[in-house]
Amino acid sequence: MALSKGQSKGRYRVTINDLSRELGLTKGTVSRALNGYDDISESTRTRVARAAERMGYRPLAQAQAIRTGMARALGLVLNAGPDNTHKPFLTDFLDGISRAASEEGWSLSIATALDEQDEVATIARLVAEHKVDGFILPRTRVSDPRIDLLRDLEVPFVLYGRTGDTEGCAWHDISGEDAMRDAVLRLHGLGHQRIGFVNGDSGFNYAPLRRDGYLAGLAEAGLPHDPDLVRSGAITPQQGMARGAELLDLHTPPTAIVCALDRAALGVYRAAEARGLRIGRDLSVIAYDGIPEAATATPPLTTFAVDTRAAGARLAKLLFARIRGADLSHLREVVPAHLIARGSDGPPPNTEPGPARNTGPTPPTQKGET
Amino acid sequence: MALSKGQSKGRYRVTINDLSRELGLTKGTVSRALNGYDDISESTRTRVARAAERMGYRPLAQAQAIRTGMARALGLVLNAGPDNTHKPFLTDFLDGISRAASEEGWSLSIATALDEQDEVATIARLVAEHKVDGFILPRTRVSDPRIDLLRDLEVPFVLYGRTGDTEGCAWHDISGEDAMRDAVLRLHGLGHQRIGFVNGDSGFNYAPLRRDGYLAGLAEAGLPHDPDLVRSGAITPQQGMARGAELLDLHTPPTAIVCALDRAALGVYRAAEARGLRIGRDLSVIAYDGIPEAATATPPLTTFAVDTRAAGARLAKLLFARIRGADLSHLREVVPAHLIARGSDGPPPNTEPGPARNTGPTPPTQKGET
DNA sequence: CCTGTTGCCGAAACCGGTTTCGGAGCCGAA
DNA sequence: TTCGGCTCCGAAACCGGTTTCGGCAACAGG
Repeated sequence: MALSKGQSKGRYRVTINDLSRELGLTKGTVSRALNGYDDISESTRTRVARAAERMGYRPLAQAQAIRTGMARALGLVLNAGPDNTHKPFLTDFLDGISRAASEEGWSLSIATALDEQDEVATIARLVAEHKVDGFILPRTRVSDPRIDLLRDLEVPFVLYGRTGDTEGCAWHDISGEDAMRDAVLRLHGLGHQRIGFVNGDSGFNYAPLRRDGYLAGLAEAGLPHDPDLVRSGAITPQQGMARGAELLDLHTPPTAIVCALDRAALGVYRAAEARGLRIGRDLSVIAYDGIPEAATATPPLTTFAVDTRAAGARLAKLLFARIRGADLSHLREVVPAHLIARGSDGPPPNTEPGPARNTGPTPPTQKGET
Repeated sequence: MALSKGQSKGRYRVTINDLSRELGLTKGTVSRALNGYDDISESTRTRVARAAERMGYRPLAQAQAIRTGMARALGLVLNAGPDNTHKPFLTDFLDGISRAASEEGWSLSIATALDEQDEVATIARLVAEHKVDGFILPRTRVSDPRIDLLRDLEVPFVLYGRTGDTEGCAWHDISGEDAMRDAVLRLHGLGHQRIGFVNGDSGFNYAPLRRDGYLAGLAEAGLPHDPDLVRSGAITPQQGMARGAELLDLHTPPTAIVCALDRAALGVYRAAEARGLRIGRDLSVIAYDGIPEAATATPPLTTFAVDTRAAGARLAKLLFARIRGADLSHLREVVPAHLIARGSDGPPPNTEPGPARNTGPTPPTQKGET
């Protein structure tokens, strides 16, 4: 025969048959009692529930799956392409999801893909094999083939991020646009008049949103929009350094730069250092993400942090609701990032150190740092 | 009733009944033909296989599971405790595993735990629920309760790393001890006489091994072992900075420091900078891991890199073999890390730049950097 | 008192596979 | 020719659940 048994005898499982024997009921009755059918008397229901609890009965997910068609598993397809190697918060994200999942007795099944096409193929495979009942889609793009596929297959899914065509979509997202706007306003409040912006990968949905937030901040502050001050495509420190260099080498360079990503900001640090500029004094920087390196950079980076673990937990809960047919309007939420004020922003250099000064090591507004 | 259907009709699955109907055979026969039973004629076997291929038949894993007891899933329990938030290579690792798993039609089920006790409980739960057929255990400790549990439950598992009591254990590991020894020898070859060592968390199995490697290197180089030059417990840059500071503040400080972890080395960088020492000139540093930040540090860090993706793939394959009952002696392997020579090591400062000099940017011995 | 509901549970089919068992054919040997 | 053994497949039980269907008893209404 093909694969030998591997009959790790493990511990004895109590099955629904054990329960029914013990209770003197048929297993059909036990099943209905446990699943809340309304043709079971209240007394029987509690008797069954109590016995199940006492005997430690846990239904076998795959046995239920073959009849109900539900695997009781959440799916997550990670893009393991060359640029995504470094996902700072992946563990937290997974923890948020898996914890919420196991609270409901579900499991988390993950797969990886190397590119967009592979991602779609992997999702299709998981659906065809009935391995999962729904998907969490991270890193949404403005136009996202994964969404098209799942919409077409009528398989439940939730987005970590928003997307272009919102039909049939549930999501949880962090308001990057508000963060960018607040960053601009904060810098303007410190006295900055020329504020640059270094955006991330425009293929992802967050990029135009954050750009809009930056522009909204300019408008609200009454500052002009100078296209020269806006760069994009920086998702690594290297790219951030390049874009930062472009800005700093302008005829009239900005005195502050807002970055859509912490990693890009760390690159801007290097570009500034190479030009003899001290971050927080000669150049202010505010970014977004809250990666650990931001806290230990010199100076520590002021950034809008996102709670990735909480996002994972919320996404799992939204997906459960979606699978159970909840109304989409209740399954769309955008929460704010929270500012961690540190030492990378201050008044512009030409301001004499007098009145409206945001002093050196700004006290943290939110949670403390390491 | 409890949870409504969620009957995402998805695509129609071809079942074994479809196959048997099409072929005019009973489903039992089809099943045996597909699973390589020897009471099926060769002609029938190929006829069935061809039809299965043509019709795109994929057996439903959970249906097989309820009879065979095998879920066709690998389990991975991640420790999401506060110190493990930043796992640089997690995506690669997951990719290696999941790719190898899906090659065999298996899936990867992951769960998280917050501490050691939670880890054990989570594993026990997954076993009790028959969610997975075996485990990959990363970050092995010298004495590891996870191993005790799985050994007791007779559930297959493989270690990423080695452990104290090797009975019943299969593993794949990187030879950190060889790397540390080679680091010492390389530094000695450059002329260093006082070489410090900053180890990681001694609870993990790698720590004593790497320490042994460091000592072996000293012995092989004919250098004395000065206990003052050995520190441990540095797994973050902060801790690395502290341990590095201790070494640099010695009466006769080392001219080179070997670090068990790249992250600790980045802390040593800061300790050196704070004392006006230039890395690669005044102080040489060699570390281990190959995290991305090492390549972009100033100067780029010479380090022994490990291919985490390949490790994940190997571990999955070993686990398959283990589940199928392969002999343990074939399931224990240790592979070398590979040196990426960069700019953080050079001859000791008091050496006049003459003969045996390892010049500035050392040409990479192995793979190139970013 | 008879009848029609209703509440509640047993019986059995079902889901998609795997595995055991038995026997129908065909073969060669006695 | 008969018998034994082997090859190969059908039939049916089985895994652990879910779901449909039908019917018995208790109860209410007329």
